[in-house]
Amino acid sequence: MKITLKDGSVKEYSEAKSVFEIAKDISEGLARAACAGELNGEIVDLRTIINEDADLNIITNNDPEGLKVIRHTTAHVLAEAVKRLFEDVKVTIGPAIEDGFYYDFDAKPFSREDLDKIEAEMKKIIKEGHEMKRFTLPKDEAIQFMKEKGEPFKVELIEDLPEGSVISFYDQGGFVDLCAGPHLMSTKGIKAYKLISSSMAYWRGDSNKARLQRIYGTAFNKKEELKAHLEKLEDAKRRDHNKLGREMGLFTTVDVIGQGLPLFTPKGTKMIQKLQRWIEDLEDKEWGYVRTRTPLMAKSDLYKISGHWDHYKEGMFVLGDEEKDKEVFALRPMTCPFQYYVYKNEQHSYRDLPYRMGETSTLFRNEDSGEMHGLTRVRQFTISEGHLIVRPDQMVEEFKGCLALAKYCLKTLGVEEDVTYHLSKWDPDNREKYVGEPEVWEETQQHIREILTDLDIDFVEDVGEAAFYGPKVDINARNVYGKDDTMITIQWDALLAEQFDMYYIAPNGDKVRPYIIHRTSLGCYERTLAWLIEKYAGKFPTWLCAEQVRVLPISEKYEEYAKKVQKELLKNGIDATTDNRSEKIGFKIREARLDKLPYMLVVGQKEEEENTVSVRSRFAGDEGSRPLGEFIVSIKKEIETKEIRREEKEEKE
RNA sequence: GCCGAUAUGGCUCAGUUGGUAGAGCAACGCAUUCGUAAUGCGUAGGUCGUCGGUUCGAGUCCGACUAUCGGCUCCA
Repeated sequence: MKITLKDGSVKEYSEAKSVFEIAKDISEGLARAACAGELNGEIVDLRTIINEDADLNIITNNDPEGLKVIRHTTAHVLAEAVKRLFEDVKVTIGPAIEDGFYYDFDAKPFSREDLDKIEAEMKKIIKEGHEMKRFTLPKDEAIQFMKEKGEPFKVELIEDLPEGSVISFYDQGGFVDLCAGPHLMSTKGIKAYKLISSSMAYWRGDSNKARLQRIYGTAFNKKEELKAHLEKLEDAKRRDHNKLGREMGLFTTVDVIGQGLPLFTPKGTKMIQKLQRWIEDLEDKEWGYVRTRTPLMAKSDLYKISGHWDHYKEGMFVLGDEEKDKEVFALRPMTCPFQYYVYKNEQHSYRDLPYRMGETSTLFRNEDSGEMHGLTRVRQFTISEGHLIVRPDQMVEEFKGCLALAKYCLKTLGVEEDVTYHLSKWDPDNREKYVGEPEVWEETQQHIREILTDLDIDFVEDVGEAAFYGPKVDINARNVYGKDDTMITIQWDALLAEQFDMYYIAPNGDKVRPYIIHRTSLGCYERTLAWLIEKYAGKFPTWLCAEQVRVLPISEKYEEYAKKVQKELLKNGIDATTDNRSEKIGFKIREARLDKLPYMLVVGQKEEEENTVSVRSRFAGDEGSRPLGEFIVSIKKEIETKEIRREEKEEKE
C-alpha cells in the first residue's frame, strides 16, 4: 500500500499495516499522526481504508494542519478533565483557533486555581494514553445518544445538521465528543500544552442565549515551541501600549473624567502634534486638500437627514430630551454632513472637482462600557478626516489616490508590511442595517474590488462590515493581543450626496450628483499612537519622539555649555532638554536609555574647549565626538526625511 | 450592556484569623563635581478608588457605585 504524506513524500509498505504502525513510522516513533487522513479531498478515518491500496494524505504533526489537530485533541482532553472535576457541567464546542484552542462550557466561572487543577487532570488523561476512537451514527441515533448523555448543547448542534448526514464522534476511553475530527491517534500524543485564561462567552455568540464559560489554551508540537510561544506572549504584554504608554508618561486616565476619555500628557501631545502637522501639510501641499473647521455638535435635524438618527442613535451622545426640549443636540460621531455643507456653501462647476476637504476632526461615540480599551477604543478621538467630492468619471482615480496616500503614510511610519486590506461589504441578509438599493451595493463593491486588484493589493472580503451608507476599504493592523484594529478606512459613499442634495454644474448646465469618498489618511491619532507604541516598543523613530536629544553635562561645571548646546538645538527645531542634576554621567545615561531617547549628547571639558558634542545614540551606542554643527545637520536630515534608524546593537535593558 | 478579576504614597508591591499602614524605586534636601547604564546620607509623602453598612474598632467583612484589566457582544 502507498501512503502520500502532506509534504509530497511517499511511503510504500509491502504489507497491510495498522494505523498505529503507520502513524509511528511517519511521526518520529510517536503515535501522534492524526487518525484521519485526506482521501480524494475528503477527510476520512484511516481505519476505514487501512487495508486498501490507496493514495492517502496523512496529516502529521509537522504541518500547520497537524498543529490544529494537536490543539483540537487537547481541547477534547480539556473537556474530559472539566467533566471529571466539576459536577453538572455541560459541554458545547471546542475548536482550534489561531495560536491555540478554546472550549466553552455551561458551568460556573473558572478561577485560575481551577485552571491549574484542570491542567493537572489533563496531564493524567494524557498519561493514561487513550486511543481516540472514531465512530459514526445516523442523525436520529446521534441525537438520542447525546440526549442520553445529558448534553443539550450537543443535541442542538446535531439537530442543526442537514438530514441524512453522517455524524462522527470520538471516544477517548469513555469520554465521547461530537466531532468531525481529525484527531491525534491517542491522547498520549499531546506533549506541550497550557491553559491560558478563562472568560465568558455566549452560546453561538448570541447575547440572548446561554452564558458559557470559555477556557482558552494552547498546545504545540514540542515543549520548546510552547515555551517560545509563551515568551512571545510575555513580550507582547511588555509592548502593550496601554501599559507602556502609561509607563512612558504619554497618557493617563482619571476615573472622575470617565471611561474611554484618555488625557494626553505634554509628551504624548507632542507626538500627536507631530503626526498631525505632518498629515495636514502632506494632504494640503502634496495632495490638493483644502482644510475645514466645523462644529463638534449639531441639532438632531442634521442626523435625521444623514440617516444617523435612525441607524446610529444608540452610538451618539445626545444632549437634551426629545420629549421635553424644543431642540435636541448631539455630539458628532462623524464629520461627513458638516463638510458637505461646506461644499454646499457655494455652487461648484464640474471644473472645480475633485474638491478635497480635510479636517483634523474630533468625534464622539458612545461605546458600550465594556468596550473601552487604552487608546484603541475610546469615546472621544481625533481623526485625519476627509471627504472628496468628485465627478463620476474621476471616482476610480481619486479612490486610487486615497489608497496611495494611505500607503504612503503607512510606509513613512514603517508599518506598511504590518497591515491587511479588507473590502468591507454589506450583508444582503441583513438589509435593514443598510441604506440603498442592492444593485447599487453590488455595483459599488465590484468597483472597489477592481480598484484593489488593479493596484495589486492583496485583500480579503468581509460580509456585513460596510458602513450603513456604503462599502469601504479597511486597512487593519494587528495589536499585541493578536486582534485586528481598523487603522485606515476609505469609503465609497453613494448615498449621502442624494440625502443632502449636493450637485455640481455639468458642461451642459445640468445639475449633476457628485460621488463622494469618505476617507482617512492615517485614521485616528489615538489609535495610531497606540499602534506605534506597540510596533516600536516605545523606541520611536527620531522625528516622532517628544524628546529627541538630551544634553548630559559631565558635571555642573559644564552646565552653561550644555545650555548653549540645547539652545542651538532648539533653534534648529530639535526637541532637546538638558539633564543638569548633580548625578554621575553613568546615571544620566541610564535614565535617558530607560526613557528610550534616540540621542544623548555628553558634554564636558573636552567638548566645551573644542565646541563639540559626544554623541551616544540608541542605535549605535557611543558614536564618538563631533562638531555640534555637524551633529545638527545629520539629525535634521534624519528628522526631515523621517528616517527610521535601525538599532545596530541591542543594549541591555 | 454581559461575565470574571483587580483597586494600598508618583511607580512596583507587602500588609497574617478585623486592633489606628510598610518596603524598594522615584521626588525633595545636603554632601559629592564625577567621562558613557544605578555616589552617599537624610527628609517628606497615604482620610488604603468612592459612598454606605456590620463592629467597641474596618486596608482587612458585607452592599452599591466608579475606574482599570481579561473576555463576550458591538464597532459609522
